[in-house]
Amino acid sequence: MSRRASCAIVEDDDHLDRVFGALSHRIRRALLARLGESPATIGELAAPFEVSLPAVSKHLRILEEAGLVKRDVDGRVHHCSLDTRALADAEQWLGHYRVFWDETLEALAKHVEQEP
Amino acid sequence: MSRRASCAIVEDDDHLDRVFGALSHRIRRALLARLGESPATIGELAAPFEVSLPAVSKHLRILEEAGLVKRDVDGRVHHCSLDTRALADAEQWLGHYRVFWDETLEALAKHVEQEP
DNA sequence: TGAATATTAAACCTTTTGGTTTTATATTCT
DNA sequence: AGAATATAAAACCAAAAGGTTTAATATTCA
Repeated sequence: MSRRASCAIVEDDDHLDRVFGALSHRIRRALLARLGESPATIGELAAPFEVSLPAVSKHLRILEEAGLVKRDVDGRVHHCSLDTRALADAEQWLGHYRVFWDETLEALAKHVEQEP
Repeated sequence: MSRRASCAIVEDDDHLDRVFGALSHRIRRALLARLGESPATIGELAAPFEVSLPAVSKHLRILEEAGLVKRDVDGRVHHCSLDTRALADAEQWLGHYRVFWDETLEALAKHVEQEP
């Protein structure tokens, strides 16, 4: 079995450190956005950016180690695709706080309701 | 008006860099979790951690600059509380990807359904 | 006024991050 | 076999992160 429990209930500080850390760089978020469209190779992913290909390669490694990207090596070409499970982990962590902004919105709605 | 548009529709790379960066450290996530219970002072927030108070003070500054924490200075005491708007921004960004894991779950459900 | 308190600021150190360029390693094509 | 291609690895560098300890700044209390 993998390092993590099958369902993302366990709190894994290291994992969340990596996931949020991976999301904290705009190039890596842009890479995820690109992979949201379709899988792509490292070269294809690197092309639109102004940084060097090795730089993009490193970003992809970070995304991979955070569990956000899967890599499928086919000969000399590496095909990357989005792995949403880690994204779901981050979303779940944030979800614990959703009650707060829901409350805020409810309070706001209530306040508006009571306006004459 | 503030630096950001009133509704968190605008994509603000700097802001998301800061928010996800702030969330990428376990101590800062723990501070947010603590503030989810109730507002608290810097000293109260620092007490449970093994790092020094100045270290916690710096973490709180980072959370504040990411818009995740509000600070209310009252004499020599700084009262901190959760500001969920930035959390909602992060959640919204992740939300763009929710379709992916929803699709994954649907595909899985469909697959299970078709099992004999 | 003077001591205690809450917090920040400053100076410093080590490790990590994010980039570069150059080199190496496979793999594919001719 | 040999050239071209896709990617990683290595070596290097500057800046940022994260921590420490010691000082400074307000504020409160006796």
